Amino acid sequence: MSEQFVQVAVPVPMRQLFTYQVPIAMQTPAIHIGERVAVSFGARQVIAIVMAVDSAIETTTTLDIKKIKSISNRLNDSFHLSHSLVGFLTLCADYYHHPIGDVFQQALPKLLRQVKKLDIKPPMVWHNTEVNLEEKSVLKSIETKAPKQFSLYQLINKHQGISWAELRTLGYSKAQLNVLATKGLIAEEAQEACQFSWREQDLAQENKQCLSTEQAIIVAAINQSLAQYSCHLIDGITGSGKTEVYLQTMEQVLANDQQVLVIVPEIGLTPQTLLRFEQRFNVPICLHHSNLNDTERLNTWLSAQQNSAAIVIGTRSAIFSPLHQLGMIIVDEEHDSSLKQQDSFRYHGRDIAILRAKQLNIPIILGSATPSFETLQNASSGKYQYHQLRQRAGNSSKAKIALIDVAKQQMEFGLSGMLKHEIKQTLARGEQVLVFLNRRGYAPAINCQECHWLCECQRCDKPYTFHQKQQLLICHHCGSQKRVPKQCPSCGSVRIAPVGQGTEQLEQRISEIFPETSVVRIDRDSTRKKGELSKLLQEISDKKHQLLIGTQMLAKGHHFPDVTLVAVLDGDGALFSFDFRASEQMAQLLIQVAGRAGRASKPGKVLVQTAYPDHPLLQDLVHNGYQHFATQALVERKQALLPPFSFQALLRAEANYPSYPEKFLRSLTEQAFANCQFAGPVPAAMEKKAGKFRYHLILQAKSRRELHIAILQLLSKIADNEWQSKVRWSLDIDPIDLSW
DNA sequence: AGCACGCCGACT
DNA sequence: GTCGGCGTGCTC
Repeated sequence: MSEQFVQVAVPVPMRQLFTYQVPIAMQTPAIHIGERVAVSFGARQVIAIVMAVDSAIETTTTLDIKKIKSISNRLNDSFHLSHSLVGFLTLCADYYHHPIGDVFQQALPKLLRQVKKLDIKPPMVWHNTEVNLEEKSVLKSIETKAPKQFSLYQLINKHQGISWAELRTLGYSKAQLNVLATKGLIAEEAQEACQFSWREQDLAQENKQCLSTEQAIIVAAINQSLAQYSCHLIDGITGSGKTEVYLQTMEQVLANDQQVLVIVPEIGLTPQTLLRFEQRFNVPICLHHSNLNDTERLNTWLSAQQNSAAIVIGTRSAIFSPLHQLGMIIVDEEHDSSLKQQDSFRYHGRDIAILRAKQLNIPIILGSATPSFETLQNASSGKYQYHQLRQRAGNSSKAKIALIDVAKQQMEFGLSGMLKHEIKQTLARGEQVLVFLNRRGYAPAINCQECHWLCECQRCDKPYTFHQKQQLLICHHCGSQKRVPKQCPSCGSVRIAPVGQGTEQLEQRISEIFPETSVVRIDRDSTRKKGELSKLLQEISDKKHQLLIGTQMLAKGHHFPDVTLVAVLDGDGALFSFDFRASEQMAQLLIQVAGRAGRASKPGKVLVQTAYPDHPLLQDLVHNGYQHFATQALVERKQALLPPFSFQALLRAEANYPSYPEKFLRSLTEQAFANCQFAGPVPAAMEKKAGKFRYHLILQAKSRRELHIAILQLLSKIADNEWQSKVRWSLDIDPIDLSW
């Protein structure tokens, strides 16, 4: 035995590894890359990941040998990371120029980052019991008297070993489970950890849908390329049967005893989607989303690693699941901005899913009705295989989008006369109406009627939003709260009034206009309570409400078959934005909304209120559709050399002093970088936020490689910059929201 | 990111 | 005289 050293990734935002010595007693069994070790780092104990093992330390010559500590402990549990996962996370850290330790911290479940010892209990799952005669009659009575309980029983019966996390996502409660358990119909037991292996009967043939010609062609094309990396874009309008294509391609992968990873946007995992998967495959499915607790997350991780999960469905961070036999990745709604993390490690779930697929040499499918411009460009350049689904099942026509010119209309509380008329007619037919207003609260500002003083947040220099129910002023940028002033601090007048309209006010006004109608509001404020959103959605599908008011949150994922009229009150927000991506996002929103309205027998209609009905962007979208709009917009992007025809990185800096961020960024631009251009430094769209002053610097290059090299140069420059320690800075590769 | 160290203002 | 505010600097 001789001296042995390891290089480890430590959970701190530092772009380097740290060297520790391995005590002789800990050298057997051999220490491996990917192992978790406890080390003392500064004044505390942390969990680190072994990244390299050396028998000598000549690689770290500059390091004072006396400084090297020994590792405290090897965590000899089964949670070591595979070579493949370590490689992938390293790739991610390099791609995003993000501190490796922080990447690991985000990728690992919380319980695996804690020093305290894990006590691992096998996950509990539900199954049905043998029923005796008496219980059979109980079951009969449930069937008629408690249909929800009966459907729960049937589900468990069909899908033995289903977890509480799945049942909860499908809308069942603990109480319902307890009732069935007390009646002796079902029971909970520890899941036996066995490797998933495909059996013929795991496929529910009876639930398979007949493929249309276009669907069949896509399934065949993907099935042909299962053995190696290939990226497929399925550009399919809502209702065109993307999910069926996913399911039928998954079938082949599962039959090879390989696992499938499905990435969905934050609120994209609806009960209906999960149910489709459950009903098709009788295989273990694990969920990975924000509603899981720490233990459930660990269970998903372990099931993925031990190969006992066949399918993992989750939000962007599910891409870090240690799937051991991963055979295919699906990214649904690939255009959705919630796939990009907007703080600390700013990765894009879709982009690193592609990295992962390349690394593992497996196929990946991207699906969307409104593909992002990046993806469309990659498809048309031949990097991705492009598949189109143009037919809607059941021959239903898609929703029509029409514009309402607000300049020519009499307006009442933000509703034009024409829109009011349309709403009235739709309600009279017994159908539902959805009204979008992307502004929560009662009013976006309050001011003094006499001197026009505006009540602003001192920390952000932005108006406070008035929330009537709470009788509070809330800053939507930093969250600070304030009582409503009785008097104007500037002139002493008591005539202080709300300006503009938010969803809270709209709900009130619209109830006055349509007093006979049940109105429901869905935004972050009305759904704060846990389970409230699914409760309201259920009420909507039960037709308890006819008028739905909501923010963008309603546009994503949820289907409203009985909504036949969708109104967008303020369609102008994106038309004159300085952000070149705003029009892309607006187009996606409108098309997504249109897709959610109506169904085969009842086509929907989308009405967009605008002050600029002749705007070419709106005209193009309304008359020629998303595809044409995107093609045109891509031509413009190409001419302007904007992404996807160039590659960007955004360096953000903030500090408590107004001048520091700008000075820091400016000092970095003094010397030009080869093949890379700077824009800025410019003040952030919100220069002051939560008391901090913020500046941006944009780097742009013609190729990703050139950008990468420039960032490496930039980082080394930052390392010995005099302002570096006086500001807080962060890097965003492929930024999508330039305003933060 | 933590955490310690250090140097200035209001407390028993 | 001490408690604690957060600016600065370091972590193998």
